[in-house]
Amino acid sequence: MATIYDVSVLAGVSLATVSRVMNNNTKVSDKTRQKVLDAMASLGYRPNTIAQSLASNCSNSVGVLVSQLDGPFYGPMMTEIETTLRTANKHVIIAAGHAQESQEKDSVEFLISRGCDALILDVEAVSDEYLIELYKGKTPIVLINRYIEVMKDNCVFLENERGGFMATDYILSLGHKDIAYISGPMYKGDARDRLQGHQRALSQHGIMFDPALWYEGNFREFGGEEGMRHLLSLNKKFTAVVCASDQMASGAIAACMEKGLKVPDDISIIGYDNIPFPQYIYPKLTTVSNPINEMGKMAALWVLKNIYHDTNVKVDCSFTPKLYVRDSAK
Amino acid sequence: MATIYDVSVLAGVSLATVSRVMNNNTKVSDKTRQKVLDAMASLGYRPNTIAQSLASNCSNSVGVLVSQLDGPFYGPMMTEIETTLRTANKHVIIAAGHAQESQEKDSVEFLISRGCDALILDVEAVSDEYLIELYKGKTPIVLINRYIEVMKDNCVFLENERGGFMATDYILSLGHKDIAYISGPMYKGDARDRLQGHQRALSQHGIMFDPALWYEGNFREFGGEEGMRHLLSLNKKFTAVVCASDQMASGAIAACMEKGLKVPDDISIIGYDNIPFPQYIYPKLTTVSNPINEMGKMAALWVLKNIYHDTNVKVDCSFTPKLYVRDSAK
DNA sequence: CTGTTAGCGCATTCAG
DNA sequence: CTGAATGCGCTAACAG
Repeated sequence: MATIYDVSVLAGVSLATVSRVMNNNTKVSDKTRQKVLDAMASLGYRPNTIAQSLASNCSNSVGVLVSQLDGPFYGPMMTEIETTLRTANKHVIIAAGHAQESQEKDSVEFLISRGCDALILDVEAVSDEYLIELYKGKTPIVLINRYIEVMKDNCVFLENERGGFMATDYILSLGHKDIAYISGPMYKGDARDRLQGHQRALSQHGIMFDPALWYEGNFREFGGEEGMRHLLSLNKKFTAVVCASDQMASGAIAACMEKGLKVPDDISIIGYDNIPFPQYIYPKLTTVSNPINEMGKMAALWVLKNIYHDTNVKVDCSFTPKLYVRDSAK
Repeated sequence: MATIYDVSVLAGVSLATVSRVMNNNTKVSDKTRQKVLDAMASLGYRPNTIAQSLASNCSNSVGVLVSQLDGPFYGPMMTEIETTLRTANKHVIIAAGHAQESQEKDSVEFLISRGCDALILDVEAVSDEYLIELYKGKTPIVLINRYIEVMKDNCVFLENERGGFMATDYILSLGHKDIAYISGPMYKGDARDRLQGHQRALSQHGIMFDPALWYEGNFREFGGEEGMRHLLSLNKKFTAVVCASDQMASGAIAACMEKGLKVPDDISIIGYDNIPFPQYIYPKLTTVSNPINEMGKMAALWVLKNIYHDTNVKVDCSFTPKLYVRDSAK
């Protein structure tokens, strides 16, 4: 592999000059520039990014930590992050935290020691305090899907309470009065916020929230299935179920089918997230959007702007959910 | 950030000794080792991996190139790759090729210039010749989901023809005679292989393959929907549809629902891939497995064994599909 | 077993 | 505008 030195020899210039044309910061005369370019071309020269990083103290790589790489959720987000960062010639180094505190911390350490210029974090197990500490550290971080007041400029988030409200509000507008709720796990902020929105919608319509009709799920299909079975076993009346995720809604629908209940004829169901797949579930899922992909993109843009000083970029870090009316509620 | 030098001073030893305890290759006396360890701890020392890479000419990072990061397909694969490599303290750098030749090539260049010690590639747009050229190059590569004879030791693949055979064979065993087929795009090897397996099963049962009952899809939901609509518009008799992917099968089921056709009562459908989601689709999808996650893991193990010389690992690169009988065919 | 000495490939002063 | 010199933090001979 040719080095900058080989190029300089072939071009008959100094090392520094070659470096200059690569980074075209300083002025180089067109003539010498061309000589260097020619030399690089004829040698098939490609800069050694490792050496660049060491010398410049900038790795051009950003670490991305998510809970999981699979599932309908993080894929689209990763796609946007990768695409956005790559057009700016930055590398994406990934790590998965698997929603476990120790693994999330390990991963952060890992990414920092890797010399990432910044970290994009979508973490759930780790405490606010830990993140604030990190925030004060040397490696800049952006949070996706999490809002912490003292570092709000580094947060990209969805207005979950509002989305929770919208979902239930829509169900109420359909005339339902007895509404069950399958939430995410309460240790997660977004699950709490969505539930809160649900409750606000209820009370705004003068309806009391009935804790018996609330099942704490896990955001996954299976949680929805379990939740629905549980609710059905209660022998309490309800005509609609609001689910805090599409995956749980899918599971809930499956559980209904299993019991011979028709959706939406016998029971209405609404999801949350608007992930791609449930559009192909029967019936098509009515839901509220969680534009996770756009949030990923925004986080990447944030990094481009604040770390790599790309001035052509503007970032707006608060996202508003949107209602998607399809066939699973009536 | 403390450097190896700071540690050496505090521990009262030389640079080299510190380096030795880090990489514990050469013998170091327990006493000095402990001194160094203490010094590292009290300084909160963390090695600069960039510098390590430059000096050792080993980046400890492996590049992973897939078509897409989202979808039900690559997520599980990435998860396994990341998990496997990370336990060995290797970094995963990702890139997406989006099934386009130029982007796939760009990504490969990108990953190579990043100094990856090896590349794991799941590419589709690029030619065999290109890959063989790459194979001869300096950076080792492993192929997932692709078999090229001359570099077969670097391939991790599924026996797609066999899976195609299994799916159709099962449908035939159910008594179906008139069977439609929605394939993947013919420029993809796995699509061709699956179709070939389908045809072999047919002919083995003395049934002629009817090209009119074949629709060339795109492996995605929408392709399945389109395909089913097309087949239905033909006014030709068929009682079962074999789909070359679960996503297309999902789309096909949706199209049936739309026309008021019941699956499996009016029409049987079988998929391919055994992705997680369709288990929650109604009816649950009968399918043939494509253990993409295991293949990802195997590719990672291959790298560990062949590049990082981990001897505790054994790799077996050929995977056999398996039939999963559920509810969508009878 | 441990210390000394060169680089790895490049960016970046500082002169000229 | 260009060249020479220095160092990023670490590994890897080579001595001792």
